[in-house]
Amino acid sequence: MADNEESFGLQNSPNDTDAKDLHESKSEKQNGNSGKSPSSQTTYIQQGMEGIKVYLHERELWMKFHEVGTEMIITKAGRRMFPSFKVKVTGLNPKTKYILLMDVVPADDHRYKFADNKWSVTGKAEPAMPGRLYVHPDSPATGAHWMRQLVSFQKLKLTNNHLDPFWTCKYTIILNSMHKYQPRIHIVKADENNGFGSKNTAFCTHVFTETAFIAVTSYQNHKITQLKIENNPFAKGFRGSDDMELHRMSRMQSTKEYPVVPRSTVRQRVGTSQSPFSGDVQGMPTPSAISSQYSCENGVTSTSQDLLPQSSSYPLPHEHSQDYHCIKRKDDCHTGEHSYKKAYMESPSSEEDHYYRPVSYSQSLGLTGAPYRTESGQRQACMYASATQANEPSLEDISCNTWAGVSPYSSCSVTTMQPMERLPYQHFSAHFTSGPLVSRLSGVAGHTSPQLGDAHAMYQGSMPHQTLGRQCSPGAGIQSPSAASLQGNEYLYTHGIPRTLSPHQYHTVHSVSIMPEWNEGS
DNA sequence: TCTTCCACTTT
DNA sequence: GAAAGTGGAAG
Repeated sequence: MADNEESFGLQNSPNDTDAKDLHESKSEKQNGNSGKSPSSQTTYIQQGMEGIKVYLHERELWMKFHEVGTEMIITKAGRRMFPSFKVKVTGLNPKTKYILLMDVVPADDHRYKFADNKWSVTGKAEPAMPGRLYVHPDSPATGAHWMRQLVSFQKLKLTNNHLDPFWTCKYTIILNSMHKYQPRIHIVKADENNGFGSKNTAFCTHVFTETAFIAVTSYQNHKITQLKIENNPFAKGFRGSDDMELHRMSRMQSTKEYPVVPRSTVRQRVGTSQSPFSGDVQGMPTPSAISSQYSCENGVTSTSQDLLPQSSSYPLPHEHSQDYHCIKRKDDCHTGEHSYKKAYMESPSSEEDHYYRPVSYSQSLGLTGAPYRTESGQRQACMYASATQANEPSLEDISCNTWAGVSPYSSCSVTTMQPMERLPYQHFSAHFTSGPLVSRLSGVAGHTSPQLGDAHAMYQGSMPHQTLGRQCSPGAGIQSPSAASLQGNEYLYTHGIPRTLSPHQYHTVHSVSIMPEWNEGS
């Protein structure tokens, strides 16, 4: 695990010490937790989630980026992730309906800087934006549907626009530049019998540590730029074939005065620089072939916790994929009505190539835990997990609390969540965290299947002060904030500004409880 | 650091 | 042909 963190290039960072400490603490905690892990305490009810495995598509490509220190551009308008997040899911009940969601949570509570060709910690992370869930447009859909082809989240966009009053962006997740994040995939049973939104809602979370990235407004590491150009079809124009360069140069020279430097030249120069993350070494750990599963516990001891260092270390697991299992939450959540609109349908899964490698190892990550620990992380975590922690368990908890890390293939186990204690953060919870999820999910579930596209929306968790949930696309999603407001708990504000979302844009959110555990203490 | 515009590409 | 996704460069 440490490796992972290291891999991220923190190596020489001033905070290394902290990071190490964190790791250690994490390990300790984990150990400790393992003993008492809630999970163990938790009753795990297998509801058919345990056999679910998720394989990251193009994992090798992800690993290339991970070894260097993956960076994802965030823009005001929203930028897609590359490599795109696609997974192959197996082990689902062909006839049961599931909702697939993706979210991006803080990997730790640090702010990074790229200097001397490497990433280092430069301070404490800014408050995380409320988490937003990206519900796959096909949701809810049968297990047969999800397993038929790759499930693609490529339309998801990353933005640094916290305001976006118009919620113009569809499928966007709000992130802070120079912060590290960890994408996660959640599979929620939407079966009627599962009582979506009910305490028994079963879900599992899968984390592929190799997909962790640092959000940036412009690439910092030239190696990453090179990898993007070499692998992203839309960046072909920047590839350096001689012909292309000549053509470009001629164009530029004819049209512009400034000197043109062949891309190849630039690239070479860049390439020589060392990767900040230097991966290997510190940074990105190679996945070990171990896979571990964690079962969720009550919200409190979520797997993540167990896995994660509590302190601030990076939550991210280093291992490739981890699974968290969750369980059922108790929910208190309410569901609200959610209207999920489908902004549009994406091609859901669809990747032509179904190549997926199972991750061979998975470590437990603290991913979940870690991220949440920080405030921001917690907040986000809250989205999902909160409920669990809170006294009232909520579905949402799902997320966090309950997950356990699993192997790459992650499998899920279902457990029942127990109520957790509320944390200070909790306020968030109210907003979305889990609530949104749940509620949204419920909404989705409710909709039912027929419409696959409908479901997809984004949920957000809200922060105490900020809001987050927005839905970008006009029809798309769901917003949690709104939900919160709907609930009456709180109104979400973004930057102090109350959001008034159009009803249809928002979905109700349920109050969520936040997971305590993420917090430091946990 | 971030935003905007540009030329280029894929869809 | 239009729309949208790319990284680079300038500001």
